[in-house]
Amino acid sequence: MAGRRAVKKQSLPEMIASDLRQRILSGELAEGEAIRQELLAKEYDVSRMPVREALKRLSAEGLVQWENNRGGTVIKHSLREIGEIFDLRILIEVDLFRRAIPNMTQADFDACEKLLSEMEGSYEADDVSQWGQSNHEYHMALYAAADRRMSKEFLERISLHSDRYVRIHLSVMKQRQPAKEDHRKLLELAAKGDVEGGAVLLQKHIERTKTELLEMIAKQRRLAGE
Amino acid sequence: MAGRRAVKKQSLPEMIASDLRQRILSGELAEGEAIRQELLAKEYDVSRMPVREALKRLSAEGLVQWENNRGGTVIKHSLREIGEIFDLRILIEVDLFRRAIPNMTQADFDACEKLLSEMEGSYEADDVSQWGQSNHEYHMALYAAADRRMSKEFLERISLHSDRYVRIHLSVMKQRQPAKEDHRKLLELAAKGDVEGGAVLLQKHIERTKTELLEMIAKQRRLAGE
DNA sequence: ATGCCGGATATTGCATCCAATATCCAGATA
DNA sequence: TATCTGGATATTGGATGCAATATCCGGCAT
Repeated sequence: MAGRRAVKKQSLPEMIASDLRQRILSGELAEGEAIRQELLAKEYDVSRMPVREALKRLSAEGLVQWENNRGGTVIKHSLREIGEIFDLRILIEVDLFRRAIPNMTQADFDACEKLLSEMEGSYEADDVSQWGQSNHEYHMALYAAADRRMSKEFLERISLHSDRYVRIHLSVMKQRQPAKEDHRKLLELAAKGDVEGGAVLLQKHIERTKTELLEMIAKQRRLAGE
Repeated sequence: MAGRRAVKKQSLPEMIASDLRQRILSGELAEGEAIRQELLAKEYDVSRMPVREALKRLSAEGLVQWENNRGGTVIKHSLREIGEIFDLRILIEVDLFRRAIPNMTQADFDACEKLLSEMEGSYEADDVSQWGQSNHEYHMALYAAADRRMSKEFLERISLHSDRYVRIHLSVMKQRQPAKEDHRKLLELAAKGDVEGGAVLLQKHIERTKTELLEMIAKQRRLAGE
């Protein structure tokens, strides 16, 4: 029986993968950058084996591109692919939201409300790194009541990629007034049990994020002369 | 420049992962079965390292469940989860089919037709292992024209799981007359450019497969006393 | 100058070995 | 009998070292 304070022990590859994931999402490891196993091994003060496993793991997640005998590089998506990622999010998130709304209890609303405040708090505090995290958690909280393990697992995978690009342009993304309003309205519609209204708004919300983000990335890449 | 006959060199972990994937899909490695690294290493005549990497890879794909210091077991999904897998397929496949139909050229129709014949051929030949493969390939061929790399990648991942359960009950699944007719009709609708009709039929087709398969798995598990 | 060759260097791939952890089982204890 | 304990065994985790492969770079021919 697992004690109440049992700490689930993580293996080295797990811990290293988590850390590298954050470093990629935060942009510390830039698009296209080559990843040297030996270097990371020294940074984490371990041998190359656990680093290798962590990298292979991230490669399976699609964050790292792997080439035999040449090692890994941080993945870079085309604008097309980034668009597709958002389209996949729409398909899955709207489905989850539809299923969640009829099941939501007060506890769910409270949890969403809490995250919403956090997010609104980070607007003022200008806490850039926190907002991205809160935004993702808020979206997932909206779907918690759907009770769909597999869908959420796949959504986590997909969101990993979209979040990465959102975070890069975070200072702009979080300013968007309509998006802020969407977030609150989504919760209101859910509270009213308005499945159709919620589905429509969520689709529009993600669609708008997609359009605005793609524009910014396109501009940035043009400036970088690509 | 890569020669026309260049064989892309695979690493040991890749080759082993492919082989193990087939062994799991074919049912040779059964649900819940523990996987011993040393044993596999001997079978493939390599050390445990490449086997380890292959298993971690399959674990990232969701075919193998990994527990620290205890190794891997072949994953077993609940009926709920299997249902979800089919629901995800519906979301993504219908979206892909909608996008593909307007783009399909004669070459696409020919490719689908070829796979359809293969599949129909395997009905008579009673080639069980071939049918599962052809069925999957046929579905993917229907969406080839959609030109959506990410979506197809995710679909491959999801289908991996549904195909596994379809294959277990293959001898029954491939007999189903309505499904056979669906396959041909899908192609006809696509040829007519009937996006709505195609989308509706595809959804029904997958939905029916889901229902029938879930019944069979439920019955089988009841018999196994679970 | 440009392109090609070959050796030096950097890096990854994998086998082997030892340490850490889990599992099994016989004997002790209540 | 049921449960606990500790040590023997099985199994995984990770460090090290060597082989295989890729990359870099200077000299040579054109």
